[in-house]
Amino acid sequence: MAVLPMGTVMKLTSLTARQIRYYESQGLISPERSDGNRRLYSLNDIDRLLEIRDYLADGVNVAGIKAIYDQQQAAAQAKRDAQQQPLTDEDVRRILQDEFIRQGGLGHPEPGLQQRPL
DNA sequence: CTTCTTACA
DNA sequence: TGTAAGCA
Repeated sequence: MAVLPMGTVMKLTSLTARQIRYYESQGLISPERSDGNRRLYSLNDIDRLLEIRDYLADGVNVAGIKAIYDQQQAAAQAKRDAQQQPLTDEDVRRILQDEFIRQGGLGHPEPGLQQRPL
């Protein structure tokens, strides 16, 4: 997935090699390495760099961008965990209660709609 | 010739 | 960040 060398990335992102390497040192990107220890960037790295460039232009510092990506990573991880975890009794209880209320069991008597007797 | 690391301004 | 030095 990674094939682009520094020179290409520089042109594609309008960033200097110095900046690109610095963002990497700050954990914003993780390009692969290949032959003589040369960085190989993927298309995802390019997208990320463009995003970083825009954030910077909007006044967000590197630390801030780092925080954003860390949070997104945490959120994605939490979602994965949730999807692999079977529904707990608590989840089932909440779902059934929400469904009960939605069908008009209690609360919101929508104007014009007749309540369905249970 | 291109990229890399390290170090100084 | 820019730039220079010395390698690979």
